Amino acid sequence: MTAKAAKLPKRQKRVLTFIQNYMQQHGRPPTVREIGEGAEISSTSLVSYYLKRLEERGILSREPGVSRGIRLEQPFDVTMLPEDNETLSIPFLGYIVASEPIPVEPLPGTETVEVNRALLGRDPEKLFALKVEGNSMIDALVNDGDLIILRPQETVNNGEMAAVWIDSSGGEATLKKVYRDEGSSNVRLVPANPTMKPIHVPADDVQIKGKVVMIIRTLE
Amino acid sequence: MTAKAAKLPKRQKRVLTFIQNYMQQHGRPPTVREIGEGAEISSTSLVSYYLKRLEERGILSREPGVSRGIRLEQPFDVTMLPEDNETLSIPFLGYIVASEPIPVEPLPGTETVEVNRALLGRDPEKLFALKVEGNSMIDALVNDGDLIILRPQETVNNGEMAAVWIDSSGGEATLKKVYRDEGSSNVRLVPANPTMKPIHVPADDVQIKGKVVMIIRTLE
DNA sequence: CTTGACATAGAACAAATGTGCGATTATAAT
DNA sequence: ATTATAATCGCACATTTGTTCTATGTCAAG
Repeated sequence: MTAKAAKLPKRQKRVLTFIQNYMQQHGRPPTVREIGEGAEISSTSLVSYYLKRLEERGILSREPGVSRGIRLEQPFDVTMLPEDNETLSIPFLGYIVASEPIPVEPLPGTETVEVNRALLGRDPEKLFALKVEGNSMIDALVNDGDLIILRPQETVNNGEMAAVWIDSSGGEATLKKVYRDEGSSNVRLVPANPTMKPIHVPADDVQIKGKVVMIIRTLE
Repeated sequence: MTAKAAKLPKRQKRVLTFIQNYMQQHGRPPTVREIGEGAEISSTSLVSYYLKRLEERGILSREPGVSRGIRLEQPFDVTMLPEDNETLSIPFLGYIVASEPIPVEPLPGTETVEVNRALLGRDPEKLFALKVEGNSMIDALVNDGDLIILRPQETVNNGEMAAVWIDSSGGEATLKKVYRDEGSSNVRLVPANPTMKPIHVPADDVQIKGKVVMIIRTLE
């Protein structure tokens, strides 16, 4: 909240709060009479008087003679978007292939993919997307062409799936559930497919590039 | 089952587009007269007529006798997204489990899931969604909890993945690539995992409930 | 104590806005 | 060809909404 609202008289503050709440709830500004009712101000001329004061402070602007002609200025604008249907542009960094390093840096002119925010967890703005090339991720129940969404993380909790680069043997990218067992210097990498066996790799040879948060497979 | 905006008459579409743009630009809904001016409709009663039609379709709602008493319903809320990133509400019909019939009919009060239109192919308004319960779809590279989007179809082209109900042995639901081999009365059902073997089933025992068009796996 | 600025309030009025009626035309069904 | 329904339109009217006028109260400065 900016300095503009600092030391706002009680009644003006009530008017402003009412307008903000009304905007959120109704998707439109209130009328002068609605403000009077909601902020307990007995006359329309007094509401007008307060709106004029708030306009002078730059908190809102008015269009004379227009119904509901009140507009909150930033940062008082209230977004009309229902939050759960917003999508997010996630940078698409390239392809994940078993034999090549996993891309983690965006380049100029990076493509993006749109994903519904409702399907994502916290810090969605840090996510990036990779597309799977080849059948090497089959043991993760991930197919050639699948889109995976990741959060850049160098560690994950036991049992979480990550994009992992294994240094030994010339380097290999894989998607697996990662476990650091107590008392062991190895990392256990477990395929998502419960019918397949885990592998054990020295912890020093393993680089976690990101945690997998979503997999999208389009078949058309 | 159709998406709400399918086959909207040209003038209603103009009205809707005008309202959306006006909301974005002004932060409030337009008046009936502003809609008339902006969408080139000559009378207020005709604008009212179109608003009534749009309300009947569930695209918007109105408050009688209130100035600017128009509210766009989801998924027609004003969005900053370019048009090809619009989302579509797809009816979520329930769960697909190996041992139970595949749901294909929507019930009253059906939930929906939002999916980006850009990720879908043709006729997106016919699609429905199911969630996978259990590990029985692992051979399709589909995990417990995955969301699958399907188009209701009773036949698919060779090699396309479908939700299939097999009548024999008391009934079984499965997700497999379907092949009708020439000169054979059997259907060949091929797992998506290329390391696993196909099964052959008499064609009469197989009911295709829908073609799989997308699989979404959320890991958080 | 006086004065001026600001705050408060009711009510009337003008303008904006939504609704409904009646009429005409277009389209689809029989 | 007839009939029913949908689409189109102008206009009058009712209601909502914003503005203005006038009056009164409060508070700070001189």
